[in-house]
Amino acid sequence: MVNKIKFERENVIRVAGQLFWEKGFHATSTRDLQEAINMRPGSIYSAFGSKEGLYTESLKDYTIQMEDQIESFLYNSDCILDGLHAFVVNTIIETKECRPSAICMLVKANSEFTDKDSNLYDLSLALAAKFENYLTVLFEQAIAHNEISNTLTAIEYARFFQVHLTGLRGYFNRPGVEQLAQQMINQMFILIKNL
Amino acid sequence: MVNKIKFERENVIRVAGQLFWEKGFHATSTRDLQEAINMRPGSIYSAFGSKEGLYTESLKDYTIQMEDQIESFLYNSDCILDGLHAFVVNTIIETKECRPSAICMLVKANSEFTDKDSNLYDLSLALAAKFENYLTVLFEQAIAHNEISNTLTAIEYARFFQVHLTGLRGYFNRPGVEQLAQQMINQMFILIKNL
DNA sequence: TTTGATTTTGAACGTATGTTCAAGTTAAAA
DNA sequence: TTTTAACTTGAACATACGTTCAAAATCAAA
Repeated sequence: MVNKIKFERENVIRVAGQLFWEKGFHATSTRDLQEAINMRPGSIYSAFGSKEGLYTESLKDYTIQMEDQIESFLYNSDCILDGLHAFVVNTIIETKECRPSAICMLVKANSEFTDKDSNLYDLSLALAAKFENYLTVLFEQAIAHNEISNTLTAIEYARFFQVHLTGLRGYFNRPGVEQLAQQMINQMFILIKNL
Repeated sequence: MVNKIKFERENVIRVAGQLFWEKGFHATSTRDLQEAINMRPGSIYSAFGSKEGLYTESLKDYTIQMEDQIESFLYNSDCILDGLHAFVVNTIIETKECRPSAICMLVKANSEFTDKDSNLYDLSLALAAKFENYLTVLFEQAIAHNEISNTLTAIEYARFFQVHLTGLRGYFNRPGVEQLAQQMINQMFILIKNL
């Protein structure tokens, strides 16, 4: 190698992702990005090909981060549902001051793109499916450990979880309703355990 | 009056709203709008002041339409929960081929705007609060008619309804999962009746 | 038929956008 | 020290954007 790449690719993707997550793809300009990640157009385009390329990497990274976060909460919990509960509380309540948006970046993506923006639309669907698979495996384990009944299949639990979490994250994407969140999250997990 | 306005204001707002609902505010250009509503820039700007002005009217109109639609389902149902059930089925399943998006335009707005776009951000919050009040009145009636228990207050039912519906509309904003929708909607209303 | 306030038209404006590329810089290898 | 391939820079490009405005068209009233 003749000259080392100066920027740290992972970190750049993460910072860009924060901007994209907050403002959305269309409302984020390449000049916003240049400033946020401290790179000039030529470097960005040689590294990522396009604004869309950088967004793609950011959205993939977001999904991985979210799964990593769940893994970390599971590691520190006695059972799967407690881990998921801690994750949800963290996502909705504890990160309130330090996140770009309460709403999941995947959900924002799925909301922003139509099948006209086909690449990004397809990507958002594929990553959502991947995340649902990930959750399904967790609920398979929860059923196997008798944490929840087998009235529903694992994938049905996963869907219920996703629907409810997405709804809550959307609902709490506004100021001044903090104290409601805790009880609505508790209600969510009471429901899951009684489905 | 010296010269009548040629366009029909309500219809223009509705058509513009369909475009905004599908593509979002930032991804809809004024030239897209010109073509969709068949008006030239000067007319649009004299009638609505700006792209933001037209969007504002469209989002207000969307909220009214949604409430009108619920009213119509309530009128044709024997009780409030059956009316809401019919509304949800219609929203998620029956209008599949003829709507700009499965996702509520209010939710899309709340997802798209940050407090930097302050006017539209505030508007989306205000309309969401208005809609929650509307739902709360309905659930007050449902409690009074003993359709549901008074374990929760009316506003808590309204919140649960909104969270669940938003989650479902997001979940079914993709192709090929039609037959799941019916059973998840049924589950939603079973839960409401047993809260 | 003429008037005149109002609405419609569409060319044009200034700016912001995504992207390109020639020139400059870097540092490992020769 | 020189070479050289890789990386970075930032001015510049073409286009798309939201918006304006002078001119043309419209039609109820005089």
